[in-house]
Amino acid sequence: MDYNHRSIEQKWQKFWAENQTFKTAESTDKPKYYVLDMFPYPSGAGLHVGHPLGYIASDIFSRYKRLKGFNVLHPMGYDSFGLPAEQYAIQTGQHPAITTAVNINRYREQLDNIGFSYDWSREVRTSNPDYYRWTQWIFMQLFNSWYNKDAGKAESIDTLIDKFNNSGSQGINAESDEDTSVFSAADWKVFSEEEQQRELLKYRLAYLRESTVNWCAALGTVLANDEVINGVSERGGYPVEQKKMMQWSMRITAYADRLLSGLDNVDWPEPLVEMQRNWIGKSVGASVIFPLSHKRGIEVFTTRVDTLFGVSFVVLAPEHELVEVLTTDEQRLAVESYIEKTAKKSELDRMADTKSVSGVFTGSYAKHPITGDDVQIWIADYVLAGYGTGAVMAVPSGDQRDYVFAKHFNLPIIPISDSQNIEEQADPNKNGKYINSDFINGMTYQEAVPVLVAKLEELKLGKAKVNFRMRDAIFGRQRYWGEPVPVYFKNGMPYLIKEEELPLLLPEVDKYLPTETGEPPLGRAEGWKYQDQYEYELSTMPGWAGSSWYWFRYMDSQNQDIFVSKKAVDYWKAVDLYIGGSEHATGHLLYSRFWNKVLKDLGFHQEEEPFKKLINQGMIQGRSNFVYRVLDDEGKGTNQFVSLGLKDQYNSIPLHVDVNIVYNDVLDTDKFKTFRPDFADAEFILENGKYICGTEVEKMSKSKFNVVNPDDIIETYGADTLRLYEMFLGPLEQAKPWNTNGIEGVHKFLRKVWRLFHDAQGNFNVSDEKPTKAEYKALHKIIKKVEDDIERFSFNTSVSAFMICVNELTDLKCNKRQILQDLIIVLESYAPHITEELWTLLGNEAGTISYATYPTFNPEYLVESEFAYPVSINGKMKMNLPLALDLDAKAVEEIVISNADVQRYLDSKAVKKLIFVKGKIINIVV
RNA sequence: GCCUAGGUGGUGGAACUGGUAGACACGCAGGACUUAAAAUCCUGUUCCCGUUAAGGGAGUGCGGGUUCGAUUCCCGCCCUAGGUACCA
Repeated sequence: MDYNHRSIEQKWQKFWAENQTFKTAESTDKPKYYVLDMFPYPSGAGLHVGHPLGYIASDIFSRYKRLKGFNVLHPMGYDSFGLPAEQYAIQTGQHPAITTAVNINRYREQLDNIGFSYDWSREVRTSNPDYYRWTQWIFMQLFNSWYNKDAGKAESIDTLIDKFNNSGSQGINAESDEDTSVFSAADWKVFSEEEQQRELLKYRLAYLRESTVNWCAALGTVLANDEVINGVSERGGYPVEQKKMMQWSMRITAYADRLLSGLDNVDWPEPLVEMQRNWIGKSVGASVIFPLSHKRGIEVFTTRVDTLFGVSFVVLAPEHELVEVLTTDEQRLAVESYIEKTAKKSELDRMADTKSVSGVFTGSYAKHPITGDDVQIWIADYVLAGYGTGAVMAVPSGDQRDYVFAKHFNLPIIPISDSQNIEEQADPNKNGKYINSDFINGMTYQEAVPVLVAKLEELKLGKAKVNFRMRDAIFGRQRYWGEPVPVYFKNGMPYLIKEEELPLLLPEVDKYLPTETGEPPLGRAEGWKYQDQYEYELSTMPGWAGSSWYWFRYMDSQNQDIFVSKKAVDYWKAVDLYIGGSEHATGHLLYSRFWNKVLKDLGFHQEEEPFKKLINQGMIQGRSNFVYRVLDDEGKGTNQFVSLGLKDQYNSIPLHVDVNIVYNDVLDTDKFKTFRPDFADAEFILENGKYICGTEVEKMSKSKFNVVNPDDIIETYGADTLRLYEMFLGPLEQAKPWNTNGIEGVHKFLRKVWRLFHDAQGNFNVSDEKPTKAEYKALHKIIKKVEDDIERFSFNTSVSAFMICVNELTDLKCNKRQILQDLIIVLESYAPHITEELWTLLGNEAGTISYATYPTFNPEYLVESEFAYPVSINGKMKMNLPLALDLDAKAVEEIVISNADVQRYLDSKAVKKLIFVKGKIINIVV
């Protein structure tokens, strides 16, 4: 019988499902290993061949770990709340839950076709009430917590209330809003309920506050910073404006330091770690106050407090709160027109236009904090309201932007270091000794900073300060298809509903659009009131809510009492290996770490970081094919198409052609005629009898006719071939175009594996004879190679090694059971269907190969390894025979192997000759 | 501008701590089997010189350096991809 992938794959997929082969239980006699994929949003388009890349890699790793004796948790689910289903609902009126269910079924079908070893009994769907009740429950924990800086962790809000009751606001060291009140314990006790709640809200980790948000009118919702790219929405590319609104936010800034330091303890790709570091944006510096004659001074943040004596002016952002009071009557007209002008500039323009210098003098002066000299106060839009204090001290000699500004407006440029060269541009170097700098003259950078900070602290005009770029995360979305926030309002203050009232179900609405009065879609739900009288929160949670804790739910997905039991989380702890795309670097991966830390602080688990090791699979791009339509004299398309190599001899235009009717860039001309009606009578100008298509790498999309559906590949070549080929395509982490050319080679390999077990007539034929040395050598090479490759996630090289191994065994005509059985165990993780089939043909019990024992590598079978221990030559040099050895070239001529042991060893192996390459022994011929 | 990764045949890519560069696969060329095709198998395939051959030379983006020896390490430059940006 020939290798028939269709029947084999269907048979085993059915078997695995019926027998729950991959159902995972907690086990005490095996070590645990948790392999997680980033779960997909089930879109209507289904999977293309790019999507499963990471899933295949994680499945290989999971299966390998099982063979290595680990109890592996490898689950899958769906991130099923989201915008596309809602927009589809707006257009068609169909409930998003229905669309979502249809899409999920389609995804499941496609995933099953690939033969993954997921434990589907643990599946989660974020839009399922059984799931989102716990998302809501976690929101409650955040609402009921505050960050105690003294303890360095989040605590229950009750501990804060106790402190207020005992000693008022005194001695509270918390992450909070900036406008917290100062009060005594007695004050607190006489506060009204509403006043108390208002105050507590300023401390909660999930809080409601008026804040400037990214408002996207086209989507009718606010967006988080990471959902806004270059001033337009990430989804849809609609314009985004800044707007003040009451909004739910998450106090992620409380965790800025821990989010930063935690990055040192995870095994993540360096670019991703860098992205998170940049996003958090820690700057160590000082805050300095420039006093004003009779008001509170201007506070600025600087990372170069040492340049304080080089300050020649102060610049405020146009939105700065002091602009109004600082503008003198003479300057008022100029200032107002400048502010108006910058307000008109969109975020995009402001970013694009970084060349031109603009600004305006307020007419007012501040005092230099140390010298007391007058310092001009300017307004300019190069200072951002949203970063630091929205004001900067300008040091033209040390900062290029300040330099350009000073030159443009003819402001003084004061050199402050004897090593500065400021003829052409600012010079920020820290190497010299200070000049023009009062009491730090002659000091170095290291000496000056502490002296200055101490002086500023003494004057109460500054202190060392750490500033973060990261802002709190906006949490509310004015959308329908998301988790309802489990909150109702009484006297304008938010209160949680009771835990036993969870889940707060998403109410039915007649339409999925905002209401006429501009309320979110939930405002349409009729009679939707808490206890029939209190207004519920009408916004829903953002897309990232459900995905910020889902790895916990897989550990204990059926638990009705808690989001994850102590027992389950103590066993599974954290994700050992997480595979997914790098597009989640500053969204999902940051929020997940944040929630993980909060839940740890509140005592629900022990792990500071949720994802120990992380791999970004590279994106698979599309590879488009083109035909070239010949144009007539008037430039109109004819029915003639010219092959790639001859196109320069004609006037032609390229047209996308469906990649599924092109093989190795040769067009199937018959299929082309049915591709589009107007191609029915197409004529071809061929080269060497073939029509060759052009190619280009582009994003995979329907409009470019370059989408390849995994189902089609599986139908033609099988899931095992698809799995091997996706790995064979190149390094996992590298972006690469999909190209079906070459898949034949991988398929051919599987047929060769099949033939090792069968004779020329196709009958199963395996021998129980003892294998030869050469056969053992071929086997043990692959045992070692695959083990090494998988441990370092180099799956592509394993596939090549398998091919070499099978070619060797074929040449040796090896059909020995002892060899072949171990071979298919090694191959199981890559090609589970064919190996399962061969495993049972060998007489083993069905379903057990996945839990077989990975064969032990024995170096004795590798000739090389017989030499693989260090020896010395001439009594001093170490070498690993027969590999290279380190020795002085001049000595090579007179090489004597003086070490008697080595000489004896070489003699005993009947060494015929030592191969020298340019003075080095690089190999030994036995 | 800054950060990160990378640059190897016609193509995808190997070469794990410096040690015979181009494994493996695709493609291409030639051949075997076949009435023919498919399938399968064999041979060749970095480039240049050399009639085949023997043989020689060059070669891992470019220019230098360290080394007996560099795709690998160091310095300078060019290019590509991803990220980020008046962040004070």
